[in-house]
Amino acid sequence: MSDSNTAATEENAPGTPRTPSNFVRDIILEDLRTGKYQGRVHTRFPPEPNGYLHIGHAKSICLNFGLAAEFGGRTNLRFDDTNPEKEEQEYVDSIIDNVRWLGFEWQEPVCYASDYFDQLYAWAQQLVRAGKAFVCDLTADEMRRYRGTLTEPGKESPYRNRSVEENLDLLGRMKAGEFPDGARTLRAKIDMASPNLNMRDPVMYRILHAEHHRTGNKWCIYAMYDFAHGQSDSIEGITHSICTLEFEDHRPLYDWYVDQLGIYHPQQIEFDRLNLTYTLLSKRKLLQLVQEGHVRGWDDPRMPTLSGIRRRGYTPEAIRNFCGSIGVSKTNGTIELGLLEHFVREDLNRRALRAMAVLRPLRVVIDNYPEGQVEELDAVNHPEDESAGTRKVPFSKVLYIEQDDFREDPPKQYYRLSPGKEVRLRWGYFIRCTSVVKDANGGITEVHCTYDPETRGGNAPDGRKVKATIHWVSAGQAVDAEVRVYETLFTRENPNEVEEGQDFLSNINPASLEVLTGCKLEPSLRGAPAFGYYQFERLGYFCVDPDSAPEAPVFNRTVALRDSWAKIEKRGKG
RNA sequence: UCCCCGGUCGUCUAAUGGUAGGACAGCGGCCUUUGACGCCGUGAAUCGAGGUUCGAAUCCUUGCCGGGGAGCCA
Repeated sequence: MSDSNTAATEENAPGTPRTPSNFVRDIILEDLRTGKYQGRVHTRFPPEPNGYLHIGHAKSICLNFGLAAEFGGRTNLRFDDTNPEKEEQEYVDSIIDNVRWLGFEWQEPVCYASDYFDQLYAWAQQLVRAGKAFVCDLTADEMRRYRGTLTEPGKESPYRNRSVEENLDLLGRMKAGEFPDGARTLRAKIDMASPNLNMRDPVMYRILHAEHHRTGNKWCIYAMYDFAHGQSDSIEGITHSICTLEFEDHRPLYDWYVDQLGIYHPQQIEFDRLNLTYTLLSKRKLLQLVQEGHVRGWDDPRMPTLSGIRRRGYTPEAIRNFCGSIGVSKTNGTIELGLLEHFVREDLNRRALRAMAVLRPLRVVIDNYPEGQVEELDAVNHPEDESAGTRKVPFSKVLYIEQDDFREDPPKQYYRLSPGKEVRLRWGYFIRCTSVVKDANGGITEVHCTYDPETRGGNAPDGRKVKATIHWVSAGQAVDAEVRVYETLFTRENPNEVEEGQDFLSNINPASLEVLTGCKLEPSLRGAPAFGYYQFERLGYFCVDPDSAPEAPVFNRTVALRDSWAKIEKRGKG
């Protein structure tokens, strides 16, 4: 609907952020143009409270809330709580929390399919009276056999032609709790020969003597998803009911129920679910990882749950930017994890204050620096944001540097510290390595250097250059910390691709969590708040884990910085 | 075998009968008190075969490939 070529050109200009269109948005645009819903746009995000939300849900949340917001519409948060056996209040709470954290506001109040149980029941009676539904006594097993197969039509249930009176009576008694679980069902009377299995007299209600997290023991029959979802949309005046591709085959049934009931008819639109490399986005499998202890919980920073990636240090903005960039279509694709990491780096680069931390310390003694002297040097907090100011970092005779930043026998192109070579200590002095101290096994325990007092702050008055600037922490003032370094939870791009006889658990990455203790932080990091994020210079983005104690900080590595040296080195090794 | 939905650079996506474009990833370079960031450059695609058309990624036919579907789950 862009009004000119100019607009299109501007939108496509490199570097200009834009919300690309997509086919769902196009449908809404068209409906707005034709006045199909009198200009209304009302979407909904309908999770089942049977697990924690994950990054895949974030895509749906951003789509639903984003589209409504763009057109001045509303979005409901509705729990699809029609199966009390799997649903819990804990999940409701976490979902509400996660959606809010992501930065979206729903139309109050929070909705629940269970709010509509009475209405749904009345509608069921209406279909019975219309001769469109019947009580069936077939067992689950029998029903499966009667259903037919993908290639052969099914057979009609022997109970299909009960009278309206008998059906009404039986339905009432089902509701009254007269029958055990599974004894009977209420079924829609559609077409046992339909090529769409969902239309072969689908179950509307099943008997389930289970306590519901909201309605308690009021009900012992529960509507199936298909008999609840479309009507819930209808009740709420939803215009565009956006769901994932696997519900495509259910759309005819969705339409059938609202049409037979003669109620307001929203339109269901299906899009492709998010898949991410090295990541599992199946609630069932995520639950298994938690229950079997393969991870430390739903919010383990290795989990793709919103709670997990939040704890990992991802920001809502990064996730929203990612969701906005991946597009919406109907192709089954898999996004590379690297794209998500790109967006978190982009956001964190902009906002994270810089600090120095040494993860794998190597002691450095500066032989010509006065014993016992400590000076305070100025360090810039953010190289691209002057308003972030500066801080003081202590400097003294004994420091720690990263083990990776010293090589006794430096390979080609290695710029960092090695015997006889000079480097700059970030915001400090130039130092030159004079000797190496080793233990009995030949392991390097300490490096001795001299410093050039003229280079305070990092510049040489004589104009000489160094190839590298490395980070460091003064030993006497360092804060000890635990740092948790994460790799992907799975070793394969597709964790579901397994050897014969194995399951996805065989693809778990044994190195997905590395706990580093005795890491050395610059003192300004003392007392950093939980979830606070920083860039540890030259290493990556890190955030404070809630496991932290006042004198025992714990950091999570959110994502490493891009590392072109690692690439060069890897290439060299072939 | 039956029904539904898909197939555009390595990956995701745009082009809605009229120049196949962008992002990420890759590669090369510049810059640099982060081997970061940034900047510049570069390679890289319409599943196949027919047809309609002045013109096809787009429309038609057909084949191939991929995904989903036989819960009293959602």
